[in-house]
Amino acid sequence: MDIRTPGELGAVARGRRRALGLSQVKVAEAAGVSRVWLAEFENGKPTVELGRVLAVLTALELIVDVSAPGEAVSKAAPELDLDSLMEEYNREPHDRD
Amino acid sequence: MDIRTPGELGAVARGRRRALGLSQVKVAEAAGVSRVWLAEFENGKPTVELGRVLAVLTALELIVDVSAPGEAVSKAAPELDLDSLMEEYNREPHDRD
DNA sequence: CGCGAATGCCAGCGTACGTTTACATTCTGC
DNA sequence: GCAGAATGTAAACGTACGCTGGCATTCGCG
Repeated sequence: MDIRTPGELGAVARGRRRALGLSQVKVAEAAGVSRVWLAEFENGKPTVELGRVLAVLTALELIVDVSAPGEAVSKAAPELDLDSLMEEYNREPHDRD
Repeated sequence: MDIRTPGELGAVARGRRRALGLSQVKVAEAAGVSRVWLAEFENGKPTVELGRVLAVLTALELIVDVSAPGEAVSKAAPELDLDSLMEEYNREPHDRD
């Protein structure tokens, strides 16, 4: 999912956490943030600090990808051409809208 | 490119800005942030606020994508073992700390 | 070279972020 | 319906984020 606002990112993090069956307390401890902060982040607070956000996303094993329009996503290896990448991509069960 | 640290994100933003031939002043004005802040962000300051970060990325027409690995694909080097975390979570009687 | 733009960096200041603690509310399972 | 966890909020407080202004340094081009 492409992210445009803090609210969207928080929603994705919350969905991922719930999908993993984890509580805010567990994730907060794992990511090194307070439970209050995590709740605010999940609720879309725009002023949360980037480092903590990435810490939480990493703890949730969420992959953040940034690219310009028309660029490949998640270029694992420079030698890998986009066609193979897309084949692999389409082969995976990408549920979770 | 997949992002794991504020430094990486700042580097991507800087590269994109350069690719677009824009100065820090122009991008800062477009995104509604100060030039000092933009410089710090590009240099990997971890405490920058998420909302401003997304504003800059949007101004640079950078697409942020967040997704979870489909299955238990190659877990590169997760900083947190979620399996054992969930085990511990389900096993523990959840005592108050 | 030399000039100007671009960027890095410092000081000072107002403001609010993040933390802990506490309580209220919602959501579970029994 | 109840007990308990899970989550939402709020107050109080230390800290530093982000802003403006200024100046130093580097970069780019004539």
